[in-house]
Amino acid sequence: MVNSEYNIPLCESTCIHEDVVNRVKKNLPDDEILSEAANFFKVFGDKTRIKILSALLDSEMCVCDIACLLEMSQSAISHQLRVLKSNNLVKNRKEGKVVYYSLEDEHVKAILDQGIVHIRHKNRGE
Amino acid sequence: MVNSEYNIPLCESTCIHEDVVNRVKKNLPDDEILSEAANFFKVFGDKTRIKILSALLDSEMCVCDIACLLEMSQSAISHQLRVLKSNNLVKNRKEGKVVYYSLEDEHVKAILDQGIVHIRHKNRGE
DNA sequence: TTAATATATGAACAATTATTCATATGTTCA
DNA sequence: TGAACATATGAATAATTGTTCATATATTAA
Repeated sequence: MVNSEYNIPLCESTCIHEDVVNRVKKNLPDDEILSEAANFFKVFGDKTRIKILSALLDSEMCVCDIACLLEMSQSAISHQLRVLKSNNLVKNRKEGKVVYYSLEDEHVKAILDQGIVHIRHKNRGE
Repeated sequence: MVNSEYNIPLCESTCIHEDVVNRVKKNLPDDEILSEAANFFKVFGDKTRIKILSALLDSEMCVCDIACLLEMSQSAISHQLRVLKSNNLVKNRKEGKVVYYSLEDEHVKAILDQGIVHIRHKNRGE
């Protein structure tokens, strides 16, 4: 097991296929990109947020209407909208006291749909 | 605020636009589906798992090689592979002591790609 | 200006999840 | 059979994340 010090990670466990590990390592996207991708998916990985996004797929809504729809507190919804907004999944516009949220773009819809398609596909297979 | 007891949720906060809430409520996919979708995305919402999936995009790998590649413990990887497998994102085959993991299907690749595209798109916009 | 209302937010708490540690299982080879 | 090795797994711990609670900000209307 020749681990030349600079390009191969030292690892607790033995690498069985050093060649494979090296090749894959070379092709793997930047750590930074993969982290961002994980964080991006994480935003979709919450029931409350998925529900909010699904609702906004239908029409823009204000905070208290979303709270009403999901039977959750205004505060909880507001916190989650913040997460969605800071990840560029929703945008908002203010009209007096009322803040209306809507989906940022069609891309969000595409991803949501893909998730739902996968579920349906999986459920059919069982 | 006329909340007829049976088709409108009682909610802490006032609904400003009852009509919108009702319409959206009608169109919203089943709670069950949305939960499953959230759980599905949750699986992608972890750096370690995203890295494993990205690696497997390149070629099938055994557990210890993945551990080596990610510089993580064999146990941590094994636990995460279990999560991926129980969500039908990877499959495995056994060859003697060694267990090789690979992506379950092309669908996984499509979703991963979509995440990366979104990141790139977002980063370009900033 | 004051009261009422819609939303936002910090901090505490509750819940969930990832990793570690110790060890079990199953396979190969001597 | 026993030693070595690859992987799996239960339980404990560490880390992260969602919700609540109290309260702040901002707007409207009286």
